[in-house]
Amino acid sequence: MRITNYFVPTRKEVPREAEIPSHQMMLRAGLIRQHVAGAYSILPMGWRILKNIMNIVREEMDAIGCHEFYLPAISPGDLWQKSGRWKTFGDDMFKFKDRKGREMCLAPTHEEVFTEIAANDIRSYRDLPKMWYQIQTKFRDEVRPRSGLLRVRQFFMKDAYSFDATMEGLDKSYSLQRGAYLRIFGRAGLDVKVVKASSGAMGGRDCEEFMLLSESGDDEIVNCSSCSYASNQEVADSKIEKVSGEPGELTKVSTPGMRTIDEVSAFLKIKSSLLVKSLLYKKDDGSLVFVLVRGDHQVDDGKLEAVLGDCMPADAEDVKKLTGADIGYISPVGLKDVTVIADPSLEGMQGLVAGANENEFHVTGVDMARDINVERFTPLRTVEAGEACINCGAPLEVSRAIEVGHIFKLGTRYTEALDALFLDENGENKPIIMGSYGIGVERIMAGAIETHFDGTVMKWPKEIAPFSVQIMPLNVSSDTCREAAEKLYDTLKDKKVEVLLDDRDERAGVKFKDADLFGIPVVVVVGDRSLKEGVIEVRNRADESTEMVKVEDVADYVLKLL
RNA sequence: CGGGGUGUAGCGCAGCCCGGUCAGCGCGCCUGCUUUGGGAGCAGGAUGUCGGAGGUUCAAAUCCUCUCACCCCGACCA
Repeated sequence: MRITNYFVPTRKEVPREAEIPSHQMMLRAGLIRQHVAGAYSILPMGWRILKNIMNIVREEMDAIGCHEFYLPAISPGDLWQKSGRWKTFGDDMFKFKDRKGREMCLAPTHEEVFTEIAANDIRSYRDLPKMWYQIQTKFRDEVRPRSGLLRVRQFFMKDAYSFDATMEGLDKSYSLQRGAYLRIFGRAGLDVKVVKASSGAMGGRDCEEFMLLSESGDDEIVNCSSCSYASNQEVADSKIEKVSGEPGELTKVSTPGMRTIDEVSAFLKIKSSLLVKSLLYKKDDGSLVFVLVRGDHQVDDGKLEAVLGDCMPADAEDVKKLTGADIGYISPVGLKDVTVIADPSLEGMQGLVAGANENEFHVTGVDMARDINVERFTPLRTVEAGEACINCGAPLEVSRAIEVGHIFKLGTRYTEALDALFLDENGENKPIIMGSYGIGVERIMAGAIETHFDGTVMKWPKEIAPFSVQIMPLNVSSDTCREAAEKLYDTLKDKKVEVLLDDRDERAGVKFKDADLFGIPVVVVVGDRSLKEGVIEVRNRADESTEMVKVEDVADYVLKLL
């Protein structure tokens, strides 16, 4: 490819809207352009990268016997009504009516559609197992698109689905997919961690996420510094030393103006870990739930949602109506008919301090078992770095990460809803057991940049690099320089090497700077200075090593590097 | 949706507080000459409804009201 004939609009300056490295780099290197929030054009060089990623995905899917489909992006509303997701996806789905007034949507994922195919054409256990996938555009009207290609409203997803007759079959399909995922991310140059996660809107039981550690990610993962424990914060747990106070009677104490944990603990001169943090949440159905964690802990929204479903902090009015007091003085102590869930760190504790449900007062001597009727103890607190691993006790690490893949053991949630049944060996009708497996294609590209770009220089992993070799004649006005470059270009092209020739009439500096952005693994610098010595400079991007190679040997030398 | 920020030439920005030679700078772009190993030099040139709509005023990029878009922080997810 000749740059003069190509379209790679590079920028010297960082566009105002881009904050994270991958977003800045993609705009500067001319890989993408934005149109509205969360929708980007992929320019030719960016498209080459994405296609490379898709090719890896296809090879690895095909290799495990997973077969490629292509499903429509538009989908009828009633299909989603049947699965219940018309409501649960809600405004995250782009919905519209066709000319006849029928409810339609742009599919945000394809469980329903693939399941419908299975429902219609899979009859017998003899038809199972099956694994199907597609690489297709997904549409999600994200509340807040952001971070370049990391969170967008239209993106490529590789979504795969497995259909099995038995749970053992599902386990097998799942582990085939899991293995393929690890190979895909490895080939794309991403060092991912596999973590336990919450299945959220997808439903089903077990699921794991493939996480790329990066400050630009908006997930938080917890992993053990010693054993293999790794989990998304939203389902993470840790071993915590229990703290109990002196057992005693419930005693009302005056705490004028002391609303926060810090204020109360300072005023009463007790450790904040002996306070009960009582928060009132309102669920989607309007019911109120007390959520309790230790005073020195934070409630984790992800965990809360995994337990309660969609919920919000109750407003001041609800709080007052239920407890008779204002926020800062409430707790479930002495209240009847309230639902309470609590973090395990509070289980069995005594001598605690909680709100008295009367303004300006707290109670001391609280005994969890005696004074509070807890419906369920379940991890609700945010795990902090340094806490002890739940498995081995070693210190935990907490890091930001980008979710690049997510795999689910769905079970029969969709197949039951959509009547995807099969006849087993005994002639019995049973729902097919399903798994679903997603990869964000653009996120692999963005993720690769996040890990292989230092703000100036990009180093694409070989398998996804837009080109294998870049040839850089430093001065195209010089016949010797231009001709040497052209000759090498033709030779490499004949050998089917993907090569980019920077044949622009630009100064060397401009070309070097752009080459740093392009990040092509091998850069051949052709200049009169070295040609005089009969050599050409070959740079290996991976380690920034350079070699002066005799003109007649350059082509072979480059081929060996690939 | 709540909180914060930004909209002025293709890109990056100054000007706004304190209305009036404020339509400006750098880069890029076009023409010519020179230059050619890390974002060249000289000379000349083109480009703006100052995000939009109302209003205040003799006068608005500048003050007021409304609105739109984009970005960042939170709830959602590949």
